[in-house]
Amino acid sequence: MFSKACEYAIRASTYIALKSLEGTRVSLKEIAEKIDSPVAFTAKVLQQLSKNNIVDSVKGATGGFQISTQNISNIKLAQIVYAIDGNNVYEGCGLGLKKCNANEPCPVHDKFVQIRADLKNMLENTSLYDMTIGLEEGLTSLRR
Amino acid sequence: MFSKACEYAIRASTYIALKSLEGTRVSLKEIAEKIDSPVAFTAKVLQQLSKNNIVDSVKGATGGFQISTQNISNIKLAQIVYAIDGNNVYEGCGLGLKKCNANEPCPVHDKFVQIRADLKNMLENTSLYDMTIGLEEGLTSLRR
DNA sequence: ATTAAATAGGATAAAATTGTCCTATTTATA
DNA sequence: TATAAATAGGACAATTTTATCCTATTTAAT
Repeated sequence: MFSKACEYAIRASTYIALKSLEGTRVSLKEIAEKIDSPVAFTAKVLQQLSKNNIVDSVKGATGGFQISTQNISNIKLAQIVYAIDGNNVYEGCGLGLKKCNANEPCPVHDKFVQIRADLKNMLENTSLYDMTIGLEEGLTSLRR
Repeated sequence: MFSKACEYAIRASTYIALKSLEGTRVSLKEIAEKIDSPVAFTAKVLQQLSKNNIVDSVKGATGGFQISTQNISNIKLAQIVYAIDGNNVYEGCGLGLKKCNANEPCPVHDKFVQIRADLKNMLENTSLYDMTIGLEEGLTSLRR
């Protein structure tokens, strides 16, 4: 459904949000460990997220990544997915047609529209804060 | 959502079904033209579909691909997707975790379960015959 | 000032997916 | 029987995605 890069992006952002709520900034190394992702590749993903103002990066010793409390509540998964994978998940035709819309639909257009709408709705209504609920108590996990 | 191979598989199967309903067998060349796909790559996909008994292939002059009337009604999109892309679409974790289930879920497990169930349900309830409805009259399209 | 720890980013490599090419085989038909 | 048209399938090539490596830059702390 999402690219690997996007999966890492969501998991990394969620972990950064979790630690930011505790008031601590986290390093790339720690993030990659905690979400079980390749370090250097995760660095690229975090660069993208930083450029898209989804995470804040601080350079230098004691630097790392963080997200403001306000943004933890405001940033939705949809923004992260869009920043990494673009709008293909939302708009692309299920059968790969370039031109597929209500006027000239593929045979499953209407059915895909519904499913994509549900997905979009979910992504637009799930904040990073929502993602962190349950993580502390170990009810949910970002690795394995 | 699906691989290119799977998109071609669904479009090709649908076109073959359409022509089989008219009582004619179709060649690889014609299929690729009508669904606007790369010929040689489509050949590989059709080989897979043939091995999985989704389409029947006939070798030699006047040969080609066809689907029995019975199978046009019975074969669902789910079988095609499974034959080409495996069960990842149905079972894979939305965030890419290898182990993600009700016991040890990722933060969006429940939400993804719902969306995937809807997708699965749609794929399991859409037959190739369903796919052909509207194609003849030009209400739907398999190319562009 | 030096050092060490951190992100930024360019270059490159590996892997997976997508796509092409060529030959073998099959089979209807002239 | 020879030919032409079709699928089967192996080998290879191109592209995209994923991943790694190395150097530059920034910055806190000694």
